Formats: sequence, C-alpha cells, structure tokens
Amino acid sequence: MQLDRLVQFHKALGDVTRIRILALLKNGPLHGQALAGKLGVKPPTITHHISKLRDAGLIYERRDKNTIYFYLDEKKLKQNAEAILKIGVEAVMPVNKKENEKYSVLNNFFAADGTLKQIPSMRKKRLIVLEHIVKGLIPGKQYAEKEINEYIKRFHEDYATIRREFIANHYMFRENGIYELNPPELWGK
Amino acid sequence: MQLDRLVQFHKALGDVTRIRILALLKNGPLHGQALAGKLGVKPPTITHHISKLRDAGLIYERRDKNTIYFYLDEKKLKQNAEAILKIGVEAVMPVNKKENEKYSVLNNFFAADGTLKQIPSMRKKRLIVLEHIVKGLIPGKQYAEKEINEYIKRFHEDYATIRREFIANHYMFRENGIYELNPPELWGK
DNA sequence: CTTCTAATTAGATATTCATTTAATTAGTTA
DNA sequence: TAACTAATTAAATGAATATCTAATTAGAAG
Repeated sequence: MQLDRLVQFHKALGDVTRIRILALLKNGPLHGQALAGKLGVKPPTITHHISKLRDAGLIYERRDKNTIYFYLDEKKLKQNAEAILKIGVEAVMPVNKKENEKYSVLNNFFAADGTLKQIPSMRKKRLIVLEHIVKGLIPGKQYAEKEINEYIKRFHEDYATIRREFIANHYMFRENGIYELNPPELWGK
Repeated sequence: MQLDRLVQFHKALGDVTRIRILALLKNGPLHGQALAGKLGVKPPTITHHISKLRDAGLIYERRDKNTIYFYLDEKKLKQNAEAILKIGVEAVMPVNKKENEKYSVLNNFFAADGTLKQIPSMRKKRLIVLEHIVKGLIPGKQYAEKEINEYIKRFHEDYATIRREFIANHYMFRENGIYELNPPELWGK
C-alpha cells in the first residue's frame, strides 16, 4: 500500500541521527566509520540507521575494498518528501470497492457532525445509511418506541420514516410495541 | 534548533493514524468524534494524535459550541515537507562558533577514512588536530613509546613529530619512557 | 442547578526502537 | 593460509510511544 511507504519514509526521517546522516551524505558519500566518527556513535548504530534509510529507499552503496560508501539518493528523497502533499483520502481510507462505495455514500449523506443531511431515495444508498445508523444500537437490548425515536432524532428529524425503514428492511423487529435489533445477516433483506 | 523541528515534523508523520488524519483533514475540517468514527479508534487516541500534529504546527482548531473542529495548515505542511530538501550540514553539525571552527578544521585536515592528510602548521589548528587524535587514547593508561607510535601511525606516518607535539603541548607526559595522558585542562597549554 | 456532550487527562499495557557491547561475517592483503 | 579491517548480527537494556478504559473538565442547554 502507498500509505505504508509514506509512513516508512517519515519514520526514517523522524530521528536526529538519521537526519544528520542524511545531511552529511548530501555533501558526498561517506563510509560507516567516518559517519560514526563525525556523529559520535558506534558503528553498529550506523548500521542500524543506514538499514532504515536503505529500507526507505533513500540511500544506496558502493563497495571499495573493505569499505562501503553510502550515497544519498536525492531524487528519491525529493519524491518522498513531496508525496505527502499529494496524498488523497482514497489512499488512506478503506480499499475494497464495496467498502469504498459505502464510505463515499456515508460521506455524501452525513455531515461532519454526524447528522444525516438527507434520506437517500435510492434503496441501495438508503440501506447503507440505515445500517450506519442502526450500528449505534445495542444488540439484544429492548427499546421502547420513544427511545428509538429519540435515538434517531440525533441523526435526522424525520424519525418516523427512518423507524419504519428499520422494520421494513429487517434491521429491527417490533413485538408489542417493543423494538429490538435483528441479527446482521437479516439486515437489508 | 532547526534540526529538532525537522525531526518533530517527520515523527509526527511517521504514523499511519496521523497520516490518515491528515489526509482526511485535507478535504476540510472535522471534529474529534468524526475522526474517531472514520478511523475506527477511540476519542482519546484522537486527542493523542491531534496533540502531536498540533505540536508540529500542522493543525489549528476552531470551537463551535461543544465541538472543536480541526483544520489542516497546508502551508506549514508544505514548508516542513520541503525543509528536508534544503537542509545543510551546518544545521546538523556542532553549532557554537568554537565547535564549528573545530569541525571545519577537522574536516579539512582529516580524510573521510579518518587519517590525517597533513599536519597543520598554524598552531591553533594543529592543537585541534592533536586533541582529536589524543582522544582515542585511554585516560590513566600507561603506554610504551612503541604503542604510542603504532597508535599515531593509524592517523599519519610521521608519528615522531606528532608524538613530540603531544608532549610539547601537554596532552601527555613521559616518565621513564612511559607515556600517559594529562588531564584535559592541561591540553594545549 | 442539573444534565448532556465533546474533549481531555490519568493511568495501564504492550510494542517499537535507539543504543551499546560482544561475537561473527566478508573481503583484503601479506 | 593467517592476520587484519570494515561491516553486520545478536542480545540486552532503557526510553519512547500507540492504544485503551475510566475518570475528569469545560461548555451548552434544559
């Protein structure tokens, strides 16, 4: 996933020692011992940090005798640094098509404060919205009609319509004026 | 220090949840509960992440009734994201004038592999170089002349000159052919 | 004044991670 | 082959940190 690469990149730069390594390598390649000396840390520490930077694709290396020179890949650095500016919600929110559709419907019909802006007229979208609302109710709990109305009003003023939809689409059932959730496999049927 | 700000910024983006928050806020402000819902985490988790993003200067907020809306500061985001591309060694290596001078002298006279390219003729610079070399010796330990020579040779072939400079500038003292470090307060006197 | 709601703080837990020393590997040179 | 050097790996330790539940605060509305 695109997202993980971004996180990895920023994690790689989220450390003083690594930023210093990076700044040093900007002036040209250096080998491990030189880095360790300049930064006042031990060689294994350099190995550790180098491997993180390498994993993030920011450096490459060339061997000369026993000495390995580390090079900064400035192009990759630039690419990654700018990636965060271009990222969009798609890259970051549920991936599969179904979930994605669900997400965009919810995004369209619910305001940022969680209230329902409008009841969808397309049945498919309406079901998505109903499911979202019904998820705030407790399975197995018995609700008086008044309770249900109050609950629904937190989302939308037309509680009567939504309450009827709950029943008609089998999200809930009613017995003697008491409402209760159906098991999820019946929802929307 | 400039460096710490950079680290803080990248640390702030080095986490999946925070990158997601950021991507969501790109489409406009959201409040805590909305973020928690969309991301599937609990409100305290949002508070936690928001405060990191806020500390990094990436978001600001506006209150409406009980609800606090978080806004992405896209300008700051851009500035910080690009800062890593512009950073130089100065920002990342010893800061105060004295240390800085030290650093550039060492950089000029030592090769990347740690060897001394040339013994400085200016006394001030020579002292910096001597101090650097002498720091590899163990305080309190007694060295035979041969050991000292061997040690110095790792830096420069003219070990005799450097060994004499050690004594003349009080980095070490000699007693019955045995060498030992002086305490640092005597160095260079 | 009481109740409600959104946000935050406190405290706990489990995980990640930077650093070190000691041991090992890989490659060079004699 | 043996001796050396630079780098890496292994293992240990201590600090930072992502998340949660439970308790608390701050503001709004009845």
